[in-house]
Amino acid sequence: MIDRGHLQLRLTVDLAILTVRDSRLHILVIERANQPYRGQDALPGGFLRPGEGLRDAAERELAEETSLDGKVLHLEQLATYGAPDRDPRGRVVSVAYLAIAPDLPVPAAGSDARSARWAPADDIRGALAFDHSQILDDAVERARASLELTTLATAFCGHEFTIGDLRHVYEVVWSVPLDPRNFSRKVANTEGFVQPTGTKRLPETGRPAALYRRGPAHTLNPPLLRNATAS
Amino acid sequence: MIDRGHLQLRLTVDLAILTVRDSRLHILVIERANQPYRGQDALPGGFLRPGEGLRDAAERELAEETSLDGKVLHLEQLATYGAPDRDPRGRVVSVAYLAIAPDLPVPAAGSDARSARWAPADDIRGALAFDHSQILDDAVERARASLELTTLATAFCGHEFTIGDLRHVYEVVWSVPLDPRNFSRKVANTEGFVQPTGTKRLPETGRPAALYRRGPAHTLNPPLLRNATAS
DNA sequence: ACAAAAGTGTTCAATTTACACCCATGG
DNA sequence: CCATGGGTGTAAATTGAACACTTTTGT
Repeated sequence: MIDRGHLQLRLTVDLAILTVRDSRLHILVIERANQPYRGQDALPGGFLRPGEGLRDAAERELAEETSLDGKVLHLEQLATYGAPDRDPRGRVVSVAYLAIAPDLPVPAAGSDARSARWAPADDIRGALAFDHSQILDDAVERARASLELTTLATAFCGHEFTIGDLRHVYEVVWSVPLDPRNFSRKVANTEGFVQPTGTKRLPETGRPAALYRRGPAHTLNPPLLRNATAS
Repeated sequence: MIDRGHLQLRLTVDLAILTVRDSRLHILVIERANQPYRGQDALPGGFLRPGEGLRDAAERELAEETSLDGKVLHLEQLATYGAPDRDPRGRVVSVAYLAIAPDLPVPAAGSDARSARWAPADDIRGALAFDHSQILDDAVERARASLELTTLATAFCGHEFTIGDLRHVYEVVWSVPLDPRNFSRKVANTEGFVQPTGTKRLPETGRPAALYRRGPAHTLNPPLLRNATAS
């Protein structure tokens, strides 16, 4: 029963790891060390192993190919890509995961990683190996949409952040300016979005801002909608 | 390079086909003719073939296992399920697709289909083979969420439908009553949601309702939100 | 005339937006 | 005391919810 001649294939798990750096949305890319697409940038990823679940594989790649396993605050399945000719090595289907990391003081070139680096998402669009540019586009769109309906934005911040930090994430990912005053209130009035820590952070200049942690809520009720006049 | 000993596996494409019948959300299930889970209900699906894309496979299954290939008005990838032990026959990863069909006058037991039938989603929850109950839950939640943000609801209606038909889809999928008068206006004021055909349909009793076709828009702007008091 | 479903107008409340204004800190 | 970012108050505009009422058909 097990070998009825159906198509056997290999499966990779690829990671679209997003962060906000220098007021731009960045994605983690690695330079490919082997053929195909040698020397070109690609998303980190690797083959699924026996006995391993999909999410397990994503977490393993996060640890192996980047040094981000402890830092990533969000990991969700994005989509699966299976065009017959997407990989010149043969039939390879890829399950892509979307990961969100806070802005890291040190670029993420990690232990094992050949040469991991953060690339601005806008700059690298269309320049990735395989169909990874498509995955990047889908990841960015998913992140944009999720900011409206979920507390995903907190994953872009560290464990502690100010309302200004959180607003900055929205502004960068959506590429729109937001009113700081109205944004504060909206966040504060959304049950479970953030929790005050009681501490404050001093900016280089200006009044200290209260620090918050992510709250227990996952979905935003009411949602925080992008300006409807666009689109 | 092609046989470096990575895990080889088989991939199925499974379909969660939803429709609204008798004021309840239904899903198409088939009774399994073979082991494992012989005699139990499962989602239609099958193995990916060489040279075939994922969506191609979904469309093929739609034609082979159901007789719905021309009737389904929406098909999108849902998620991928790959727990190591999800299929007793060996390592099988499943890419699930969500399909939406209008209410069909004839139950969809089709040509090839062993015994396809519509089952109320609520009744069949938890009773499906493999991890298909999980897929069903995810499909229903995706459909519910998509009604808010996209024109998905039109796919539940035929090519021509009344505003009342459309409202009925929302009411059944969300399990909430909606005000017919406010709903009409909201739909009419949402650019590209529906287009009037100029014709009318006579109900058994009452004033004839104008017929509409789905409009060009895919995303709803502004969104049509479920009552926020729930959740 | 009546029942039933479609659709319009109107009112009141809730939310969003814009922006004046005050607060707390470093230089 | 000034610059800078954090945060509150408030009035106007917009949107949403509720519902009285009119329209159009079959019986």
